[in-house]
Amino acid sequence: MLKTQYIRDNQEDVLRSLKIRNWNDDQIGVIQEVIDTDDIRKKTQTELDGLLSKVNEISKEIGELYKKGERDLADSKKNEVSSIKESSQKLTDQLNATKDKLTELLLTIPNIVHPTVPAGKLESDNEVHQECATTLKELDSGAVPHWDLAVKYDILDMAAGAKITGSGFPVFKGKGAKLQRALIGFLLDQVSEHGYLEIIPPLLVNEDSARATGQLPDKEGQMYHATADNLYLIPTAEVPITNLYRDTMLKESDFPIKMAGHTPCFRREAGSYGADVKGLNRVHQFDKVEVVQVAHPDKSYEVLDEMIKMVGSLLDKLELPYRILRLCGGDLGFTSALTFDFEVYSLAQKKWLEVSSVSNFETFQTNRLKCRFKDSEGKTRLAHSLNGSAFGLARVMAAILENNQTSDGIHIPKVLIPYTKFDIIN
RNA sequence: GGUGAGGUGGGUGAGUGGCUGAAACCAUCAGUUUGCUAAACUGACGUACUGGGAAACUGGUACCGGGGGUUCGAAUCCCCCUCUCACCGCCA
Repeated sequence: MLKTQYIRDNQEDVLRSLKIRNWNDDQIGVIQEVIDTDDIRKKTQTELDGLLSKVNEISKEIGELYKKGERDLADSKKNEVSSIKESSQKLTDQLNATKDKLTELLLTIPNIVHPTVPAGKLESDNEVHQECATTLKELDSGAVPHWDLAVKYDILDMAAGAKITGSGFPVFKGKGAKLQRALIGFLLDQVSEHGYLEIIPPLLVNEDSARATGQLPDKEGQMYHATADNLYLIPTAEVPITNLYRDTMLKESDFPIKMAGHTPCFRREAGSYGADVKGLNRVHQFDKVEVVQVAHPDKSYEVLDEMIKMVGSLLDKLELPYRILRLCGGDLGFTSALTFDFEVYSLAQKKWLEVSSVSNFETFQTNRLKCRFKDSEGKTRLAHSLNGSAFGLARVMAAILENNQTSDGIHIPKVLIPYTKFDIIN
């Protein structure tokens, strides 16, 4: 959530930003509405504070008068206060209503976009930030997509998952399950080496947490909701891990804060249909290793670069061909200022699969989180938050299975063999 | 699920209606002094909103888990919720 003061001070940036996000003039009107509402809020608050100040003052006098025994005078003062209270009550109600309205408006406003975010509406408008560095090899003529490999080698059973739960809940079996576990182990070891603190967080979060990282109210319908206890199944480890820093006051020396965790992720994916949802391409439950950083605001873009480098190096180690996209305004998430997507090329499906998204949220999350620090001058400032996936494992699995298939079987990438303890699925 | 005890500033913790935005201690920062690593002393030290001021600064309001109530006045009294801890029960 943006601060009202920020919007007031940086109106032009905000408007430009919303245009990059393809808001029309009508929608952009919300900015003026915010400012008008805030004007009312300020005016009301000032007025109310004046009344309350008077009440406090008179109350003190009454105390003194009672001590001196001047009861009559005290009682008349009481009446005076009572009449002030009537009008102050009205103002309080008015102020609260105005504040609520302001918050409601602010919640509809997405993050400011970074100056380098390209204009555009569709995925196809995303800018290629880094082309695929490896030449794509050719698969044998009998190569098939992973959903066929799944059946051939009996490593993944989508139908069984559909029976137990519903479509989009994969069941991994045998070497498929082991490969998944190997990936988790490998990735956690790798990010630990890069200095990330390993975390195993809860898989359900409360409303406050979902709100603080921006899933609520923006993505209400996309999360599984356990209504009996009003808890949400996490759509990403970003939610519980970033929330570790909700309501915190940090010191400058605490930075950089680097955390990583593996969790299953649950997404309703309401409204997704078509070829994209086949096999592991889009599922309701998948495993992911997520990295999160809470950074000094002056350093957050360096941190973003560092995260991109790390994610790229991991894909190199897994021998997967990938490219990096800079998301355009239309594809950029509500809470993000700048996002880079990593896409791995599936040789069998002949398409790019998104396996990682690395973003800088600047202060958008930390404002809601109230994650602040004291800078060297002793001033309180909001920290920046960033995160990236390394990786969404469903699609990485798909790509590994598909790209490494030969007539002998599926070869396991070298780095994973110590984890799988086998080198081929056949 | 039941019973009991609690949630106070960065931390520990005092505080049962006005003198408390909040003692004391610790931590942190600045300074003084003795001076190798260290100690002693002095001072500063919450957050948010808001008025005035170019600024330094200064006035006001709110906040002692959250919400509501009683009262001229509430951290302090009452109600509801929530979280933590302990014990019991139930269960993986």
